[in-house]
Amino acid sequence: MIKYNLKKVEDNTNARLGILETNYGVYETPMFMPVGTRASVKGVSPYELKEMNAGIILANTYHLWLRPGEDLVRDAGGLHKFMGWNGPILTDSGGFQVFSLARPKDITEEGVKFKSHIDGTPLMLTPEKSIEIQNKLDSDIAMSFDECISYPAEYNYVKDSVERTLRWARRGKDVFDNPRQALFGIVQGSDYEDLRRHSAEELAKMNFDGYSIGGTSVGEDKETMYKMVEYSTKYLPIDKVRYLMGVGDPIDIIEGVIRGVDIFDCVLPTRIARHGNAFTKYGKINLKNAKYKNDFTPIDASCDCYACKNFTKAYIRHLVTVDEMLGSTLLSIHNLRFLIKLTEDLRECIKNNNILEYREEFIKNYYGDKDYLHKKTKGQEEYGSNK
RNA sequence: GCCUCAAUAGCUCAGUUGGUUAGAGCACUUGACUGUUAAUCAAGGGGUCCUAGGUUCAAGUCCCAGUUGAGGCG
Repeated sequence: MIKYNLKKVEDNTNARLGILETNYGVYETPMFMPVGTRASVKGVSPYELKEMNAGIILANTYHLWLRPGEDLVRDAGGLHKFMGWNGPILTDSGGFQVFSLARPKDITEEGVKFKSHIDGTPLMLTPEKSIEIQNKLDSDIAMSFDECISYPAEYNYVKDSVERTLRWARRGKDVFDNPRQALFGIVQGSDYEDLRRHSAEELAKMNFDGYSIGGTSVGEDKETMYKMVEYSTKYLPIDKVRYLMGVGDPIDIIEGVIRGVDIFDCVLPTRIARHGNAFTKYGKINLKNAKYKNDFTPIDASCDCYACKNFTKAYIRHLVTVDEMLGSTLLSIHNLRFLIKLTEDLRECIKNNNILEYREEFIKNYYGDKDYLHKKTKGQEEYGSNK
């Protein structure tokens, strides 16, 4: 089970400071969850996750269902024991794979037909099956099985999809049976306020342990995404925790918190790390760039992570260039710590009622005068710091 | 000394019976990445086709000489 206590709402915004009690400790929100899809945060050990002050980490139902299989994880004593993580774990339901792997015609009332991305085996995931797998995985927080709708989407399609996702949420809740576990419902509705509202209000009636906001960062621009978030948090119960799924661009975390989001997760910090990039106070940088060849300063002088305290850009650039896996690890540690530290800062801001000033300062440093609001959340637009 | 083979991008190499602006991989220079199908993907720069003659409407391609390298025979 989990228990959420709302401690404070910031004076000037909807930013919330909260306490989340879990089976594996008590954590303050807003918080950021590192993603470990296949029961591993890529390139980063549980020891390192603890050191960077990570709280909940995320794993994926679909991936663990395929390999190694939920029965094996159960036989190992559950996901925590299996992966050596004694902190809380949230499992995604496989809903995102509806977006990334399934075709529209594979989605039916019953569930979603997939072809395994590994060997093409035909598969069927249903709300009941997703919950059953998550029960066996024994995560602390389970997600309802939902359809993550692509963008843009026709109103009528979204309306039907939202209704179906609500029915799926009900079905999942009906078979949900793990007293140790919490279950979240997921708000959908694309960028239509009335559908987001309907989705949120209907889920609230079902009394979930927390509420997720899904269907964002799927190709809309940032302004649209922020509206989607607003249209969701506005209609959710204030005494339950809110989780904005898949969002982890630093500015998006700030904007999400301002709109009343408590939890975030994202593959961005670890993925861009493996691709040689790092978040810094002054924007995202690409360590592969030649200008860092002789740069013997840390990635971010203001960062307290293991990578920044012990290594230089020149060294990490070298590791990335010669494809040494330590490079990916150090960058992953840095990027994860960067986002975790960001949420720690935001918590202080909520206490001090100065989150708007913090946002202004952050944007000034991170983007300078670049236009980022119209950048697509999945696209080829660019605003890099080297233009 | 003679014979054979080779020489094309920084590297390793494709390049048709001679026929548009000579290509690839790697390397290099950049960019992208948001509930992971992603240690991935995309773009760009880079050429005295060893040198000098010749044949031809046209030569990286054919001929001649040379240079360098590898191998073989004396």
